[in-house]
Amino acid sequence: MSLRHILLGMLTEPRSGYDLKKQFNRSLRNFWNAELSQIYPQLQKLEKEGFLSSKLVASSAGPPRRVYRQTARGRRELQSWLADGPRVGEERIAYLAQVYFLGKLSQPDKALAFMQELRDHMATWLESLRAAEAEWRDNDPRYPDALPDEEFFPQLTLALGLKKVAANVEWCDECIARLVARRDAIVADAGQQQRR
Amino acid sequence: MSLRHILLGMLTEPRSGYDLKKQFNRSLRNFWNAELSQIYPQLQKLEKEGFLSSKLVASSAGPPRRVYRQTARGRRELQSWLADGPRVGEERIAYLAQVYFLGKLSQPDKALAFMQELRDHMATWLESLRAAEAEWRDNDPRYPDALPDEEFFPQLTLALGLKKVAANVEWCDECIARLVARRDAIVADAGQQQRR
DNA sequence: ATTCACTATATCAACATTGACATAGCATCC
DNA sequence: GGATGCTATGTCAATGTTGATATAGTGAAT
Repeated sequence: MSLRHILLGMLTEPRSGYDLKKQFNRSLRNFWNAELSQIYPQLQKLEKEGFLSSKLVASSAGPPRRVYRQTARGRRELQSWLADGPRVGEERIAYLAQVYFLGKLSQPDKALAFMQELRDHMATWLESLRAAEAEWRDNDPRYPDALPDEEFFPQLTLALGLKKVAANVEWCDECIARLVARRDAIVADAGQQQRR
Repeated sequence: MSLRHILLGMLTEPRSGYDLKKQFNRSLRNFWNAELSQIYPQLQKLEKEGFLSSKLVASSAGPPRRVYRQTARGRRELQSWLADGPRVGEERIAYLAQVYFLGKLSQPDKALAFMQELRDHMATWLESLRAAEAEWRDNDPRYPDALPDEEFFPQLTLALGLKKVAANVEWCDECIARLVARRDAIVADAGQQQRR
């Protein structure tokens, strides 16, 4: 499990659970998501284990914020996660599992509709990544290669996101074209059958 | 949750838990993995819920096989999972989470080593995908567009796998180059500092 | 004989995750 | 005054997942 290490990584700067959720939505979303109902208990657990410390801070709006930060032990734990090397082969992409089984649909047209819906999602996602990049570029002259480490490495993940999501859109288009060609081939075939 | 639906999808043909694990290792691995310790209990549960039926079949080697297959109810459940539309935004890519935090490493050279190790993984993976595709192409003249549905849709996921993993290798190379340039810039900077 | 590799099933405790629910302050608009 | 929306924290039961462990048969090599 990676969530504990992700939280540890985010908490080199002090943040509340709510702050962390916002960061998931903003930038980590592209490769990981976590709900508040996961974040709060996990933070409590990490504190009990001595990887985090917390204090209550009055909030300008709403109840007081519990702000966490990494302890020395937490820092060591994070280092060892990174030193273990890349965790490859644990990917989970639910929509690809769905595509894999699209041939089992009773109504074949639904497969085409599915791929079109997927294409829309991907195109929207790509747009939002491009907008995020443009905004970052416009607001920081150091973008991308003179950024400090804490922003340089997140930028690398954004760069891959752009590549991958663009590849997804391309692929969806190809799939749709191939599906249409197959459908037309079946229709033509049926026509031939009739003419006999 | 997707595992139950993935198993349901695989069980339009009768298979044992062990068979299913082999199929995960062979082709689903690229977007989902499951251990035997997940598969066996999940199959039992799906049977209890009426989505699967099973029977014992003598095995040529080892203990008797418990072979499962979809019931009519299981087929309907699979349809409704696919009809719900693509599940986007649930991706999990642990190695990207690691890259995101690579700037927190105490020894910056380790980030470069990490990216090089990641590149090696991705290059190996790409090779294995290319080999899988070549073998498929050589052994089935219908490859890729005349394949029957049960193989055509898995082929689509293979096609995306090839694109994505290739994009990953490219990206790793770019990251490595950018990291080397940063390191050199820091060294040059330190030299300037000294000369003053 | 025994070790290894593979087939094959299964359980268990610990841990992680989901989705629904509960609470509450502050600000703004109608 | 009431509705809406945002900040903010949390619990809970149900479910899913991991990693270790146990069992057992076959076949081939050492």
